[in-house]
Amino acid sequence: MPELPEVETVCRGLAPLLQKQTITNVILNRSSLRKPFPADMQTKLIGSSIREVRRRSKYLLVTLSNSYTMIIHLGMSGRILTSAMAQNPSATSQNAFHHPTSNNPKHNHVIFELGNKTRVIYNDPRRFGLIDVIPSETLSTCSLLNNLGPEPLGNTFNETYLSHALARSERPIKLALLDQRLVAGLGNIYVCESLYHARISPLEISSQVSAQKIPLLVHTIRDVLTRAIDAGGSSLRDFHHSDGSLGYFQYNFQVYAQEGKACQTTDCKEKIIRITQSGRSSFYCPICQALQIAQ
DNA sequence: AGACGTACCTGACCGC
DNA sequence: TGCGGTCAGGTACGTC
Repeated sequence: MPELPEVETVCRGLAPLLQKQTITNVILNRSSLRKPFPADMQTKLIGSSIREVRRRSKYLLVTLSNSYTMIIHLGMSGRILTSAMAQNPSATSQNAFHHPTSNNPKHNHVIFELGNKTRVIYNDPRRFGLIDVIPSETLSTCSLLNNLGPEPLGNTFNETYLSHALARSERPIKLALLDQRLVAGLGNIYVCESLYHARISPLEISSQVSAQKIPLLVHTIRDVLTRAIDAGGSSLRDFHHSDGSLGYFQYNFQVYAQEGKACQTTDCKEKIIRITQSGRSSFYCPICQALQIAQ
Protein backbone atom coordinates (compact mmCIF):
# COMPACT_ATOMS: atom_id res chain seq x y z
CA MET A 1 0.00 0.00 0.00
CA PRO A 2 1.82 2.91 1.28
CA GLU A 3 3.97 5.48 -0.35
CA LEU A 4 4.20 9.07 0.82
CA PRO A 5 0.63 10.13 -0.07
CA GLU A 6 -0.91 7.10 1.62
CA VAL A 7 1.17 7.57 4.78
CA GLU A 8 0.33 11.27 4.78
CA THR A 9 -3.36 10.37 4.50
CA VAL A 10 -3.09 7.96 7.42
CA CYS A 11 -1.20 10.58 9.41
CA ARG A 12 -3.81 13.26 8.82
CA GLY A 13 -6.61 10.90 9.76
CA LEU A 14 -4.90 9.68 12.88
CA ALA A 15 -3.49 12.89 14.29
CA PRO A 16 -6.72 14.46 15.61
CA LEU A 17 -7.79 11.16 17.14
CA LEU A 18 -4.48 10.49 18.88
CA GLN A 19 -3.28 13.89 19.97
CA LYS A 20 -3.27 14.47 23.73
CA GLN A 21 -4.48 10.93 24.38
CA THR A 22 -2.89 8.68 26.96
CA ILE A 23 -1.85 5.19 25.90
CA THR A 24 -3.56 3.01 28.50
CA ASN A 25 -2.63 -0.40 27.11
CA VAL A 26 -0.60 -2.05 24.36
CA ILE A 27 -1.48 -5.56 23.24
CA LEU A 28 1.19 -7.43 21.29
CA ASN A 29 -0.16 -10.41 19.37
CA ARG A 30 3.31 -11.38 18.19
CA SER A 31 6.88 -10.51 19.06
CA SER A 32 8.04 -9.00 15.80
CA LEU A 33 7.19 -7.62 12.41
CA ARG A 34 10.07 -7.10 9.99
CA LYS A 35 12.21 -6.85 13.06
CA PRO A 36 11.52 -7.62 16.74
CA PHE A 37 9.63 -5.06 18.77
CA PRO A 38 11.84 -3.39 21.35
CA ALA A 39 11.91 -5.65 24.39
CA ASP A 40 10.40 -3.05 26.69
CA MET A 41 8.02 -1.54 24.18
CA GLN A 42 4.95 -1.74 26.39
CA THR A 43 6.79 -0.16 29.33
CA LYS A 44 7.91 2.73 27.13
CA LEU A 45 4.42 3.34 25.78
CA ILE A 46 1.87 2.64 28.50
CA GLY A 47 1.06 5.69 30.59
CA SER A 48 2.60 8.19 28.22
CA SER A 49 0.50 10.66 26.31
CA ILE A 50 0.73 11.48 22.63
CA ARG A 51 2.13 14.91 21.83
CA GLU A 52 2.22 14.80 18.07
CA VAL A 53 1.70 12.51 15.08
CA ARG A 54 3.69 13.38 12.00
CA ARG A 55 5.25 11.85 8.91
CA ARG A 56 8.82 11.60 7.64
CA SER A 57 9.19 9.82 4.32
CA LYS A 58 6.99 6.72 4.66
CA TYR A 59 7.34 6.64 8.44
CA LEU A 60 4.77 7.74 10.98
CA LEU A 61 6.41 9.39 13.99
CA VAL A 62 4.45 9.50 17.22
CA THR A 63 6.00 11.88 19.74
CA LEU A 64 5.30 10.90 23.34
CA SER A 65 5.26 12.93 26.54
CA ASN A 66 7.97 10.75 28.11
CA SER A 67 10.62 11.81 25.57
CA TYR A 68 10.27 8.70 23.47
CA THR A 69 9.11 8.58 19.88
CA MET A 70 7.34 5.63 18.31
CA ILE A 71 8.30 4.94 14.70
CA ILE A 72 5.80 3.07 12.55
CA HIS A 73 6.33 1.84 9.01
CA LEU A 74 3.50 0.17 7.12
CA GLY A 75 5.68 -1.88 4.80
CA MET A 76 3.77 -3.08 1.75
CA SER A 77 0.51 -4.19 3.30
CA GLY A 78 0.26 -2.47 6.68
CA ARG A 79 -2.74 -0.43 7.77
CA ILE A 80 -3.92 1.30 10.84
CA LEU A 81 -7.53 0.84 11.85
CA THR A 82 -9.43 2.44 14.65
CA SER A 83 -12.44 1.27 16.56
CA ALA A 84 -14.32 2.26 19.68
CA MET A 85 -13.67 0.01 22.67
CA ALA A 86 -16.65 -2.06 23.79
CA GLN A 87 -18.11 -0.96 27.11
CA ASN A 88 -18.31 -4.54 28.28
CA PRO A 89 -14.88 -6.17 28.08
CA SER A 90 -16.41 -9.60 27.48
CA ALA A 91 -17.94 -8.26 24.30
CA THR A 92 -14.47 -7.51 22.98
CA SER A 93 -14.42 -10.34 20.49
CA GLN A 94 -12.26 -10.44 17.42
CA ASN A 95 -15.34 -9.29 15.57
CA ALA A 96 -14.99 -5.91 17.15
CA PHE A 97 -11.67 -5.63 15.30
CA HIS A 98 -12.93 -6.99 12.03
CA HIS A 99 -12.91 -4.14 9.64
CA PRO A 100 -15.95 -3.91 7.36
CA THR A 101 -13.77 -3.71 4.29
CA SER A 102 -11.43 -6.63 3.89
CA ASN A 103 -8.75 -7.01 6.50
CA ASN A 104 -8.40 -10.19 8.43
CA PRO A 105 -8.26 -9.82 12.22
CA LYS A 106 -5.62 -12.52 12.38
CA HIS A 107 -3.23 -9.86 11.09
CA ASN A 108 -4.00 -7.45 13.93
CA HIS A 109 -0.48 -7.57 15.33
CA VAL A 110 -0.49 -4.65 17.75
CA ILE A 111 -3.42 -2.94 19.47
CA PHE A 112 -3.04 0.38 21.27
CA GLU A 113 -5.76 1.37 23.71
CA LEU A 114 -6.22 5.06 24.43
CA GLY A 115 -7.73 7.05 27.27
CA ASN A 116 -10.63 8.11 25.06
CA LYS A 117 -11.64 4.43 24.70
CA THR A 118 -10.33 4.20 21.15
CA ARG A 119 -8.43 1.19 19.88
CA VAL A 120 -5.76 1.80 17.29
CA ILE A 121 -4.95 -1.42 15.47
CA TYR A 122 -1.84 -2.18 13.45
CA ASN A 123 -2.84 -4.75 10.81
CA ASP A 124 -0.27 -6.08 8.33
CA PRO A 125 -0.76 -9.35 6.40
CA ARG A 126 2.76 -9.46 4.96
CA ARG A 127 4.46 -8.20 8.10
CA PHE A 128 6.95 -6.09 6.13
CA GLY A 129 6.24 -3.13 8.37
CA LEU A 130 7.95 -2.26 11.62
CA ILE A 131 7.39 -0.51 14.92
CA ASP A 132 10.20 0.86 17.05
CA VAL A 133 10.34 3.13 20.10
CA ILE A 134 13.45 5.23 20.63
CA PRO A 135 14.46 8.30 22.63
CA SER A 136 13.25 11.36 20.74
CA GLU A 137 16.68 12.97 20.93
CA THR A 138 18.16 10.10 18.87
CA LEU A 139 15.57 10.38 16.11
CA SER A 140 17.73 12.26 13.65
CA THR A 141 20.62 9.83 14.05
CA CYS A 142 18.72 6.54 14.16
CA SER A 143 19.47 4.09 11.38
CA LEU A 144 15.91 4.15 10.01
CA LEU A 145 15.93 7.87 9.38
CA ASN A 146 19.48 9.13 9.18
CA ASN A 147 20.07 8.17 5.55
CA LEU A 148 16.83 9.51 4.17
CA GLY A 149 17.01 12.12 1.46
CA PRO A 150 14.95 15.31 1.43
CA GLU A 151 11.16 15.35 1.55
CA PRO A 152 9.97 15.76 -2.04
CA LEU A 153 7.41 18.36 -0.95
CA GLY A 154 9.96 20.32 1.07
CA ASN A 155 12.13 23.26 0.05
CA THR A 156 15.42 21.36 -0.05
CA PHE A 157 14.14 19.14 -2.84
CA ASN A 158 14.63 21.46 -5.75
CA GLU A 159 16.19 21.74 -9.17
CA THR A 160 19.71 22.38 -7.84
CA TYR A 161 19.58 19.45 -5.46
CA LEU A 162 18.15 17.01 -7.98
CA SER A 163 20.52 17.93 -10.79
CA HIS A 164 23.52 17.39 -8.49
CA ALA A 165 22.16 14.12 -7.17
CA LEU A 166 21.41 12.73 -10.63
CA ALA A 167 24.71 13.87 -12.10
CA ARG A 168 26.53 11.43 -9.80
CA SER A 169 24.47 8.38 -10.67
CA GLU A 170 24.81 5.96 -13.56
CA ARG A 171 21.67 4.10 -12.63
CA PRO A 172 18.46 4.36 -14.62
CA ILE A 173 16.40 7.31 -13.37
CA LYS A 174 13.64 4.95 -12.26
CA LEU A 175 15.94 3.25 -9.76
CA ALA A 176 17.50 6.51 -8.58
CA LEU A 177 14.11 7.98 -7.70
CA LEU A 178 13.18 4.84 -5.78
CA ASP A 179 16.36 5.23 -3.69
CA GLN A 180 15.18 6.72 -0.40
CA ARG A 181 18.62 8.29 0.15
CA LEU A 182 18.15 10.45 -2.92
CA VAL A 183 14.59 11.53 -2.20
CA ALA A 184 12.43 10.13 0.58
CA GLY A 185 8.91 8.85 0.19
CA LEU A 186 8.55 7.90 -3.46
CA GLY A 187 7.65 4.33 -4.35
CA ASN A 188 6.96 2.45 -7.54
CA ILE A 189 3.59 4.02 -8.33
CA TYR A 190 4.51 7.67 -7.97
CA VAL A 191 7.89 7.30 -9.68
CA CYS A 192 6.17 5.78 -12.72
CA GLU A 193 3.56 8.53 -12.76
CA SER A 194 6.06 11.35 -12.25
CA LEU A 195 8.32 10.12 -15.04
CA TYR A 196 5.34 9.92 -17.39
CA HIS A 197 4.31 13.51 -16.71
CA ALA A 198 7.92 14.66 -17.10
CA ARG A 199 8.19 12.62 -20.33
CA ILE A 200 11.32 10.85 -19.20
CA SER A 201 11.95 7.19 -19.95
CA PRO A 202 12.41 5.05 -16.82
CA LEU A 203 15.44 3.60 -18.65
CA GLU A 204 17.17 7.00 -19.00
CA ILE A 205 20.53 7.00 -17.20
CA SER A 206 20.30 9.48 -14.33
CA SER A 207 23.38 11.47 -15.28
CA GLN A 208 22.08 11.81 -18.85
CA VAL A 209 18.69 13.28 -18.03
CA SER A 210 18.76 16.56 -19.91
CA ALA A 211 19.19 19.72 -17.85
CA GLN A 212 15.96 21.14 -19.23
CA LYS A 213 14.02 18.18 -17.86
CA ILE A 214 15.15 18.57 -14.24
CA PRO A 215 12.87 21.47 -13.25
CA LEU A 216 10.00 19.70 -14.96
CA LEU A 217 10.74 16.51 -13.05
CA VAL A 218 10.83 18.37 -9.73
CA HIS A 219 7.50 19.90 -10.63
CA THR A 220 5.85 16.65 -11.73
CA ILE A 221 7.00 14.79 -8.60
CA ARG A 222 5.55 17.51 -6.39
CA ASP A 223 2.40 17.77 -8.47
CA VAL A 224 1.69 14.04 -8.57
CA LEU A 225 2.25 13.71 -4.81
CA THR A 226 0.13 16.75 -4.02
CA ARG A 227 -2.74 15.58 -6.18
CA ALA A 228 -2.52 12.08 -4.67
CA ILE A 229 -2.65 13.48 -1.13
CA ASP A 230 -5.64 15.61 -2.11
CA ALA A 231 -7.32 12.44 -3.41
CA GLY A 232 -6.64 10.62 -0.15
CA GLY A 233 -3.96 8.38 -1.66
CA SER A 234 -4.40 5.43 -3.99
CA SER A 235 -6.50 2.45 -2.97
CA LEU A 236 -4.91 -0.52 -4.69
CA ARG A 237 -5.78 -3.98 -3.49
CA ASP A 238 -6.11 -3.24 0.16
CA PHE A 239 -5.34 0.34 1.05
CA HIS A 240 -8.05 1.93 3.16
CA HIS A 241 -7.95 4.94 5.40
CA SER A 242 -8.04 4.23 9.11
CA ASP A 243 -11.76 5.01 9.06
CA GLY A 244 -12.31 2.49 6.24
CA SER A 245 -12.82 5.03 3.47
CA LEU A 246 -10.90 4.78 0.20
CA GLY A 247 -8.44 6.99 -1.60
CA TYR A 248 -9.18 7.49 -5.26
CA PHE A 249 -5.96 8.65 -6.91
CA GLN A 250 -5.74 5.26 -8.67
CA TYR A 251 -8.33 6.62 -11.11
CA ASN A 252 -5.77 9.23 -12.12
CA PHE A 253 -3.04 6.75 -12.99
CA GLN A 254 -1.74 7.46 -16.48
CA VAL A 255 0.73 4.58 -16.72
CA TYR A 256 0.91 2.60 -13.47
CA ALA A 257 -0.87 -0.74 -13.96
CA GLN A 258 -2.17 0.53 -17.33
CA GLU A 259 -0.27 -1.98 -19.48
CA GLY A 260 -1.86 -2.36 -22.91
CA LYS A 261 -4.09 0.70 -22.55
CA ALA A 262 -3.82 3.67 -24.87
CA CYS A 263 -1.63 6.54 -23.72
CA GLN A 264 -3.84 9.48 -22.69
CA THR A 265 -1.59 12.16 -24.13
CA THR A 266 -3.40 14.10 -26.83
CA ASP A 267 -2.76 12.58 -30.27
CA CYS A 268 -0.77 9.69 -28.82
CA LYS A 269 -2.57 6.38 -28.95
CA GLU A 270 0.50 4.27 -28.23
CA LYS A 271 0.00 1.44 -25.79
CA ILE A 272 1.46 1.68 -22.30
CA ILE A 273 4.07 -1.02 -21.79
CA ARG A 274 5.46 -2.77 -18.74
CA ILE A 275 9.10 -3.65 -18.30
CA THR A 276 11.04 -4.98 -15.33
CA GLN A 277 13.87 -3.02 -13.75
CA SER A 278 15.73 -4.55 -10.81
CA GLY A 279 12.81 -6.87 -10.33
CA ARG A 280 10.19 -4.13 -10.17
CA SER A 281 7.61 -3.27 -12.80
CA SER A 282 7.96 0.00 -14.68
CA PHE A 283 5.08 1.28 -16.77
CA TYR A 284 5.56 3.92 -19.44
CA CYS A 285 4.60 5.18 -22.88
CA PRO A 286 7.43 4.34 -25.30
CA ILE A 287 6.55 7.31 -27.52
CA CYS A 288 5.95 10.08 -24.98
CA GLN A 289 8.80 8.79 -22.84
CA ALA A 290 11.24 7.89 -25.57
CA LEU A 291 14.87 7.51 -24.58
CA GLN A 292 16.86 10.63 -25.41
CA ILE A 293 19.64 10.13 -27.92
CA ALA A 294 22.96 10.21 -26.09
CA GLN A 295 25.07 13.24 -26.93
C1' DA B 1 31.16 3.60 -2.74
C1' DG B 2 27.76 2.23 -5.84
C1' DA B 3 24.94 -1.10 -7.89
C1' DC B 4 22.68 -5.33 -7.95
C1' DG B 5 20.31 -9.56 -6.41
C1' DT B 6 17.90 -11.60 -2.91
C1' DA B 7 15.35 -12.37 1.33
C1' DC B 8 11.59 -11.36 4.29
C1' DC B 9 5.88 -12.75 4.26
C1' DT B 10 0.90 -13.51 2.85
C1' DG B 11 -2.77 -13.11 -0.33
C1' DA B 12 -4.91 -12.37 -4.78
C1' DC B 13 -5.29 -13.76 -9.23
C1' DC B 14 -4.69 -16.45 -13.45
C1' DG B 15 -4.49 -20.55 -16.25
C1' DC B 16 -4.85 -25.37 -16.39
C1' DT C 1 -12.59 -27.10 -6.86
C1' DG C 2 -7.93 -27.18 -6.51
C1' DC C 3 -3.25 -26.55 -7.55
C1' DG C 4 0.92 -24.25 -8.99
C1' DG C 5 2.98 -20.21 -10.73
C1' DT C 6 3.36 -15.22 -10.64
C1' DC C 7 2.86 -10.81 -8.90
C1' DA C 8 2.38 -7.04 -5.31
C1' DG C 9 2.86 -0.40 -3.01
C1' DG C 10 9.23 -1.60 0.75
C1' DT C 11 13.57 -2.08 3.03
C1' DA C 12 17.90 -4.31 4.47
C1' DC C 13 21.74 -6.99 3.81
C1' DG C 14 25.39 -9.45 1.45
C1' DT C 15 28.39 -9.49 -2.50
C1' DC C 16 30.83 -7.88 -6.34
